[in-house]
Amino acid sequence: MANNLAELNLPFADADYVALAHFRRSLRLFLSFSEDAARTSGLTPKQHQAILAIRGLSDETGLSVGDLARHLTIQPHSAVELLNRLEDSGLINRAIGAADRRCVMVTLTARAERLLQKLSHMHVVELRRQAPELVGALRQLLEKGEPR
Amino acid sequence: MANNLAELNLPFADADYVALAHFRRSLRLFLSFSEDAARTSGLTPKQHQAILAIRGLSDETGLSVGDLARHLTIQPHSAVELLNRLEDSGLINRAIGAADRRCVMVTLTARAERLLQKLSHMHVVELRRQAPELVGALRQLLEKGEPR
DNA sequence: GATATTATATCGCAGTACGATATAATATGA
DNA sequence: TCATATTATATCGTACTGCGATATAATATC
Repeated sequence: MANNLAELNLPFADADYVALAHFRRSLRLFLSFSEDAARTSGLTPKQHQAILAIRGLSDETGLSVGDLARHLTIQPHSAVELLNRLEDSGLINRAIGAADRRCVMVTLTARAERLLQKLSHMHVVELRRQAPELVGALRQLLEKGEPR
Repeated sequence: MANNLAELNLPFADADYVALAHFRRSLRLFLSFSEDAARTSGLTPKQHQAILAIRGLSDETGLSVGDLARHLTIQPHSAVELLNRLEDSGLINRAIGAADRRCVMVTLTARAERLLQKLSHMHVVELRRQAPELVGALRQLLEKGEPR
């Protein structure tokens, strides 16, 4: 009854682990670049991702804490803690929701907007550079054992 | 003299932030899957990445602490701490290097090998599912403002 | 054989995210 | 209407991560 997935394609060969490690390294190199870029701007990596999400997903009233949590795939109370640190650093503002007063709507400060603009440009430039390697590593990994 | 990159393509339009946020969400969804899979196997996400690297990069003597750190793009002393927790959990063994006794060579225990095999299979299956979305989001982001 | 370099390790710290729990606002049902 | 359930945000304690600063041991260099 239990579908033992482990026996369909296994065991992995050495080359499969190499391909998987290589793909994860490509991902890691992009994420490392991103983390360094954020830190150089005085942000932690997660603060950068939160600011990007707020900028990309807000409507005119801002973004709710819960919507941010869902976008970042973290628990609501983890988003609260991230926002506490962002507020302490003067990067976001909170406001009680006009329609539903349970909701807290978050908006970016001008300083956050400036930092995000610079970081976003750097990321697009770097992604243009790294994308071929990343997509290549992914193809390499998936082309073996393609389902018929 | 300083090449002011910030003024070549800026300011970003709303749509550019949306595209960047969408690409990061695709990445995040894969990483979330990976983190959950690791935790369900009783590993932390970084422990899983370390084990994959050891499996993928070792020669017959194992992998040195420094090589692991370089692969994961973390500092050597951060790799040491990660390996301490892995050793405490019975997932790796350390041995003094035969050629250079400064080096500590790391190998996987049988239990780590079993966990990695299961996780690796799950990851290939999931990547096959998520790859189109991920590559699509990346193309969407990069196709605007392509350098002539 | 003194000194520099390389490799690993330890300590204190901050950020992250979790589980458990709490509080406030809104929705639902008798 | 009013008790109860649900939703949204927040707080507390804990573990993992990775950094800077620093230490120790082994090897290389002069």
